[in-house]
Amino acid sequence: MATLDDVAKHAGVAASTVSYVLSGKRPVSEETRRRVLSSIALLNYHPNAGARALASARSNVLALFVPLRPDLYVPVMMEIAIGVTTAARAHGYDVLLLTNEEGTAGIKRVVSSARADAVILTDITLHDERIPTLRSSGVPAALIGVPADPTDLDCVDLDFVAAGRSCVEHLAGLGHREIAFIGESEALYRRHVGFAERTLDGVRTAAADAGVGLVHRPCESSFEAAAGALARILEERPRTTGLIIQNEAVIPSMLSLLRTAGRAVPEDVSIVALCPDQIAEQTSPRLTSLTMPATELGTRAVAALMRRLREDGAGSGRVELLPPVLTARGSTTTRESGEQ
Amino acid sequence: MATLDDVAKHAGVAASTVSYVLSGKRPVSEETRRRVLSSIALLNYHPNAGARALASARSNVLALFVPLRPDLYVPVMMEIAIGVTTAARAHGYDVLLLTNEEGTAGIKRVVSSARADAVILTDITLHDERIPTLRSSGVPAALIGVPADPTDLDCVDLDFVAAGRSCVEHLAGLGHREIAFIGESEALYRRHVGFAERTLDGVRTAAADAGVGLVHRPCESSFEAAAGALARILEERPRTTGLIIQNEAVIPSMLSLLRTAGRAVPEDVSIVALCPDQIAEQTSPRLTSLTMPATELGTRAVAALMRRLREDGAGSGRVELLPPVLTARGSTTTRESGEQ
DNA sequence: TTGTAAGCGTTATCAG
DNA sequence: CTGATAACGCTTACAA
Repeated sequence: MATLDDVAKHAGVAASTVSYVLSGKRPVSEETRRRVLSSIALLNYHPNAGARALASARSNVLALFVPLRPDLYVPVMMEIAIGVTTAARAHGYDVLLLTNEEGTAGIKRVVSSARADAVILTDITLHDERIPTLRSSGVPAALIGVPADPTDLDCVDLDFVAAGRSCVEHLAGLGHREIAFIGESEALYRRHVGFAERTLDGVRTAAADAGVGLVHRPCESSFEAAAGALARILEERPRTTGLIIQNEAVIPSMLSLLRTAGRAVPEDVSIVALCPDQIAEQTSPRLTSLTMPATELGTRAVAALMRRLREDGAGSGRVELLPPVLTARGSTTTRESGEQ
Repeated sequence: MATLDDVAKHAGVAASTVSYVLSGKRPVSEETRRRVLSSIALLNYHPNAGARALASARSNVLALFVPLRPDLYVPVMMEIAIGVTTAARAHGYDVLLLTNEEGTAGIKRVVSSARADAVILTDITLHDERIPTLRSSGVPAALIGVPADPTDLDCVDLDFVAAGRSCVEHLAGLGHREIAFIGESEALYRRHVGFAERTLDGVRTAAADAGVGLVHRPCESSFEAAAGALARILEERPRTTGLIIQNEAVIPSMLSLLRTAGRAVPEDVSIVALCPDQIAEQTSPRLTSLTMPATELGTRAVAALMRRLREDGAGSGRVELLPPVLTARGSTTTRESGEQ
């Protein structure tokens, strides 16, 4: 491996000069610049990341923490991870993948060993235990999700309150008077995972505002859970004609159950799902859905960090809530059409 | 941030001594060892990763390359990524997440900048363009997947030939005489992605051996593709009673289509899927499946790299094919029972 | 068993 | 516009 010095010698300049043509932090004559560049190419020189990190106190690495359990929001997480990676590369950063299991200790580890310059956290709960660490250590951080008190933190998320509201309004607008909300698993509500609670809030207030009946059923990812949830809904609330599904894992189960129960979609029951577009388009009928903008969340999180790093930790923290986008597809229709 | 020197001063020893109690590379008296350790704890010292990498020429980082397209084997990729991360941590390594899009250049970049000590590649094609780079650069590498010529390379994968065979044998053993194989999308075969071709091989030879009829239908991840594939099968091969599904994304669609077509599972048609167990258990009926051991693949890939790194690049390359495990669940039954 | 000191490859300050 | 030259924080012979 060629080193900076090798390049300098080859080009007949000082090492520092090579460094400067690379960083552009001070003007270099076009002449020498060209010479250096060609030496670099010739020797196939690549700056050593460790040395760079040591000398500059910057690793150019972002740490991304994802939930360990591989059954939680899988497609969304994957999309976020890829979005983050792609965006980070565009800024010259690499991404370190870590699991939430390491928790607070993990954050401390990567930060105090200077392995990463900043962190991105996911699966945020309202009173996330990692936040005190974030605050006290002053690490540049971006949360994908919003805690109860986001003061001074950079957060990005879908506006889940508005999203929940939007789902209800869409159904209410189509004339549905009884709506069921198939939420996430109970565990998420117990953990007070922010997005789950916020969606529920939005759904509830919108239902109240619109004067439509509402029942909320948490639902795990198994077929049985889906079956149980649906059965209770059909039994206790037989007039339900609108369904909002948040746990994307049960979408196929729900569709299948409804068919078995003899309820046609959308004729008998309309469905709106909260999920990535791609998933909404893989079913039949295609689902009217509230887009889960996972890639965008990743990109924005990275952008927030770049801002922070540029401002050298200053800046006051800001919460970016992406407005929900509902796309009507084949799974919703007016209640009237269903009754004929 | 406390440095090694701070700790040394505080403990009243030489810097090297601190380093040695940390690395264990030379004996240290219990007495001083304790003193050092307590100083470390007291000062909350964490070794600087960059400095360490520079001095030791080891970054303690593994680079994991995953496909960019977020719709390709999502659950499997996610599970592999988490498996790799968890296993790597257990060995004191961190994981850098990179996309295949960077391709060969990406490998060169992380390796020649010494950002990572070794790489893990996924989505391997038979004549993968990245392999020459691997060979010439001599980077420790582990492939999740097997190319046509794996000489000198460390590869781990499910034994897809045996897996394909196993699926057919299971169905044939239950008396099915006409089998359809719903494969991956055409694009994968065109790219000669190893596992797709190998599965097909296994399925074909086993069908020939068992003397059962077989038709292979590549299938993309959309509902339409699934519908098209199934329609052709039912039309051209009406006596088909056994289905093998490899593209896990169409599993829900297939189940739904079969129901619509009035074919009961498993009474009229038996299904065996190649997918993670978790997915096989989320449907109704639960699917007889050939386990996709994604976590295990990640773990083994890391183990292979640890071996390589220990042997300092020596070692001759070895291909580890995990034997397929078929779990009978509710989606397969004897053909006879179906005919009554 | 422990200390000393020479790097590792960059960056950045200070001169010129 | 360019050259020297200290750091940066750690590892690892080499001595003692």
